[in-house]
Amino acid sequence: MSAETSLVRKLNAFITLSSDEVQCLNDLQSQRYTLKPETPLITEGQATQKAFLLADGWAYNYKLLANGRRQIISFPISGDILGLRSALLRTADHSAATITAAEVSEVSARKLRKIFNDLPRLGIAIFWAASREEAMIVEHLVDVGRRNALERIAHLLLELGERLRLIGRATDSGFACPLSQEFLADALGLSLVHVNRILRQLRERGLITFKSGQISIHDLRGLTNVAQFDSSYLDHPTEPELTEPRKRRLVSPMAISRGRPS
Amino acid sequence: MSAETSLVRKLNAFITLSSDEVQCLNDLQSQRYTLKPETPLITEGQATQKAFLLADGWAYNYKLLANGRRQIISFPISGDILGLRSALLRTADHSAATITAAEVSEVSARKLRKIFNDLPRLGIAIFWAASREEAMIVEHLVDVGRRNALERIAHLLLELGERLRLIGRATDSGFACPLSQEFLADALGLSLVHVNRILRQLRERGLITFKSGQISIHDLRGLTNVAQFDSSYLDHPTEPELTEPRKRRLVSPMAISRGRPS
DNA sequence: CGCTGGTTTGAAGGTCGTCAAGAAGGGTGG
DNA sequence: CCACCCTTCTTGACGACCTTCAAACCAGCG
Repeated sequence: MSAETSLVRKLNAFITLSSDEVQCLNDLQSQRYTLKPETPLITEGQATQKAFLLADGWAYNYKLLANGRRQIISFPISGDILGLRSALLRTADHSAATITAAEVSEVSARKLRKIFNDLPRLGIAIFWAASREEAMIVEHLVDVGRRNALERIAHLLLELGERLRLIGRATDSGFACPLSQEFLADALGLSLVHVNRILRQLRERGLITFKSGQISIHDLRGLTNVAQFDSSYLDHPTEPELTEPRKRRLVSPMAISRGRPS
Repeated sequence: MSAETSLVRKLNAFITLSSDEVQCLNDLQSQRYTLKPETPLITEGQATQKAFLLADGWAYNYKLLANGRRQIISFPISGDILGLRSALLRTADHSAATITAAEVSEVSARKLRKIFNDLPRLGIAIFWAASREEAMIVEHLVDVGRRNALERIAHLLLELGERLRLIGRATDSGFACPLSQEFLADALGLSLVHVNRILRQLRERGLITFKSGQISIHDLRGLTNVAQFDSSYLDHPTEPELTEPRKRRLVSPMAISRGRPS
């Protein structure tokens, strides 16, 4: 699983890249370096003006509040672009750091502009990747705003699984996951303690187990059901179904209860 | 307050547009039409492949869950672009509709691609606008994930005020706000009833009153304090301060309590 | 072998949701 | 002009989900 393949393959899912464009992406990743776990990449408020291509490893985007609370925005993995949003803003709107050891290369805002200028098709592909990331953040917002803890955790794990599956690092039966329960908590707007309790519940229901960095999925169907997971927001090519538009219930029947969907 | 000025002025805050580029933006908005309140613009799952320029009025982006719950993603206002993200994805990842009567013009994905091709600088400016919108969604995620109801509502109102101020529709003492309490609830991940209670609390504290579509801000300083509002994520040009990076408290002192910060 | 970071579990309490019902506004028609 | 209806707002009571506090447990490691 070479690094360029990850990014190139991802963008190829949007448009077939020309050899020039592939060349450009490879050039961008020619100067890679390896980072230790928990290495800061971006700091909120600073004017770094650059993005990172994550060739290997896990990272996280986050924001800190004045009172010390933390909200994790997303978990970039191999093949993802990191800090694209902040590169264009005057000052970074969020922070980022590695989780595991990671292999990255830098892309300055200047170089980004050059790509948009010289290879507009590639520019659009990058825009697509950014839109896809935004769609993930939006789904994350739905998670935190309108799903209970059980649904939230199930949903996050399914999304991670789906994304990892695309780069060959997950199967339907599980994947390696370096996240501590505190990471999950800060991503999902929950407390560490509650995450732990819900993980137990998922285990007791025979859906998954999460032990020593390994997520094992025992009942994918059941898990998908709990989370009401629908991966179409990830915009993967192999999704033929156009679903019916949902309808909003105006009066609120008991079924809408936030309680566990039995 | 003509419509083109809104969008042109906004993008001009990023780079000074050439006459060609301004011309292009004006062309995009030459075919406008007026929509009634609550008119659907985008439907999740459909392959509309187009975006809308909102020349006047309020709209909202949202997602519905299978059980009828609704999460509002953002509130586009005059000068904002709507559905840019979905235009590039194969199928729309969210829905959108007007709130008030609104004046809009359409931009097909094809036309978008053409802009990126012919006027790359304008393409980057649009990318910047999309990044700015994403930054707002990220802050929204922080709201819902790590702020209590009081902070959440205060923060949303301050953001709306700041954005409206930029287009001359708000002052430090208030603005016209067409949102019902149900809209606020669905945006903030709260129940209608709780929003009502918190609004009362904000009133009783002498911070704001919200009556007949008008937000009156009585104590901007106090409100900003409650919300810990820092507008730099909006990337407005007039923000000189580079703040110190925040630090995370590793042990959790009482001060971190989610309760009201007294 | 003690230390450290992560996990697990219990008990108590608070924020927020649900249910229910009444009040307040705005528009329409008699 | 007033009765009527609708939507939106408002308030109370009760309970549930989730947080906080506290402490024990476990694994890896110097």
